[in-house]
Amino acid sequence: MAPASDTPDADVETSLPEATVARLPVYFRGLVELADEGTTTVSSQQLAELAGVNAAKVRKDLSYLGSYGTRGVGYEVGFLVQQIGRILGSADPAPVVIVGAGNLGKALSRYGGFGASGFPVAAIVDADPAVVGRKVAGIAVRHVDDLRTVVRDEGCLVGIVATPATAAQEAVDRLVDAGVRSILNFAPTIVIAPDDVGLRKVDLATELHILGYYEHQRGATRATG
Amino acid sequence: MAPASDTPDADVETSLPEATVARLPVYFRGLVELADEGTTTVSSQQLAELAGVNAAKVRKDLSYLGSYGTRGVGYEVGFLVQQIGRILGSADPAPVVIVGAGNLGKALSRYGGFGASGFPVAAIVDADPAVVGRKVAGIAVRHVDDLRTVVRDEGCLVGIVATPATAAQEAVDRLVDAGVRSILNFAPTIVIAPDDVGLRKVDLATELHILGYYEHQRGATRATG
DNA sequence: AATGCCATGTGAACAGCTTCACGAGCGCGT
DNA sequence: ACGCGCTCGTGAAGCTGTTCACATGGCATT
Repeated sequence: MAPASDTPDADVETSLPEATVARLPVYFRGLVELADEGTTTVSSQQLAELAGVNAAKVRKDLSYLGSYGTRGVGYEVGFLVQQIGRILGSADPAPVVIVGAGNLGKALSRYGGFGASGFPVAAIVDADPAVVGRKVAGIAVRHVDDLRTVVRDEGCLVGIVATPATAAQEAVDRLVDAGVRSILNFAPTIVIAPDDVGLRKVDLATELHILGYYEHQRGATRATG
Repeated sequence: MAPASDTPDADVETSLPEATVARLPVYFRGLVELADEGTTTVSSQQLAELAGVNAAKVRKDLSYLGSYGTRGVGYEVGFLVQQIGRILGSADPAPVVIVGAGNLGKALSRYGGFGASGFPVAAIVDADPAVVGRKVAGIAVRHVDDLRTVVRDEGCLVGIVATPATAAQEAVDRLVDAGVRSILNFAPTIVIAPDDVGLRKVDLATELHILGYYEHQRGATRATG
C-alpha cells in the first residue's frame, strides 16, 4: 500500500459539519471499545448501535473523513481509531487547568475521567486565599493571579471554569489572557470569549430543567388525552 | 371556553420545538436575574444578550408560548418568569436520586447547584456494600437494591447516573424499574431507556474532545494558511 | 473467471432551525 | 387627538442536518 493515505488531506477535515464533530468522540469511544475486545472490522450498523444513532448517519459522518470503508465488508476498527484520534487531536494529552476550587471544582478535580480521556488535570486555581495552598486530588491549589505562570509552566491547553456564576466571566477573561484557547464552562451563566477561542458549556441545571419540561409534558398529555 | 389566560392552552406547549425547549432554561435564568435586580420590563434584545443568542430567536421562541410581549415596550419580566417556570415544571422541586457514589457521584452530591435550581439531592445509592451507609453531603448512601423503596419514600422524580460506563445500563434499567421517568446520564457510554422515559446525557470527555478538535483545527489552518 | 451477496458511499428529498425583513400595534409627546 | 418611534410577532427565505434509496464496488464461493 502506497504512502498516499498516510497524509490524509488536511482540508477534508477543515469543513466537518458541527453535528458530525459532536458525534466523532462517541464513535471513537465505541471503536476503542471494539479494539480492546479484539474486533478488527465493524459495520456502520454495529457502530450505529454502539453510538446510539442510525447507520445512515454513521456512514455519512465517516464519509466526510474520506472513503475509509470497504464495500461489502465494513470499516477497519484500528484504522478508524487512528484517523479519528488524529482528527480529534487526542494523540497527545492536553493538560487542563481548573479555575475554582469550590464544590464543583473539587468535584471535577477528583473525578478521574478527564485524565482517562487524555485530559489530565494539571493545575487548580482559586481566588480565595483561604483555599490556596490546600491540596485537592493531590494538586496544590494556586492563586488565580498566578494563572499565566501556571498555564505556561504546566502547558495547560484547556481551561475549565468551575466558579460561581458571578465570577465566570472574569475567569474566562483571565484564561484567555493566560493563553488558553479552549474553555469548558460549568458555571451557570453565559460567558463571552474571543472568536478564536473555543468555548463550550456544560449546564447541569439546564439539563435538569429540560428533563423537567418533558416530564411535565408527559404528565399533562397523559391527563388530558 | 371561558377563563382565557389563567389556563393557558396546554397544546401550545405540547409542540414546542426541541431547540426552543433547550433555550427556555437559559432565558429563565436571565429573567430571574433581572427580577432580582428589580427590573420589570425586558426587550428581546436585552434578553438575547443575557442568553447569548440573537434577538430574533428570542422573539420566535417566546412567540411559541403565546403573544406575551407588548409592542413598542418589551416583555414583562415577572410574567415571563411565571410562565416559563410553569412550563418547565419548576414550580415544585423535583427530588433527585444519584446512582453511584464513586468520585463523580460524590462530586455531584456535594455540588450544591442542583438544590439551588429546584432539584435537591434526596438520595444516593451504590452497589458496593463498602460505601453503603457512609454519608456523602449529609446523606447516607443506600444500597442500589433498595432503589424502589428509596425512590418511593423520597419521592424522587429524577435519576442521575454517575456509575462507571460498565454499570450505566443496569443503573438506568433499575431506575426505570423503580418508576423514575427522567434520567440524566453522566456515564461515558450510550444507554437505552423506554420511549416514555426522558433521557439526556452529560458527556464530559466528549465535550473536551470536541474542544480538542477545534483547537487542532485552528492550529492546522493557521499553519497551512 | 464469473456470479452472487453484502455493506459502503452518495445524490436527492425531507425536516427542523435560524435568520431576515417588515407589517402591526402600543405608548408617549405634542 | 394625532403622529412618531419603538419593539413585538411572523411569514418567507435560507441553511444545516437527517433520512432515504440505490448504484457502486469489493470479497467469497464455485
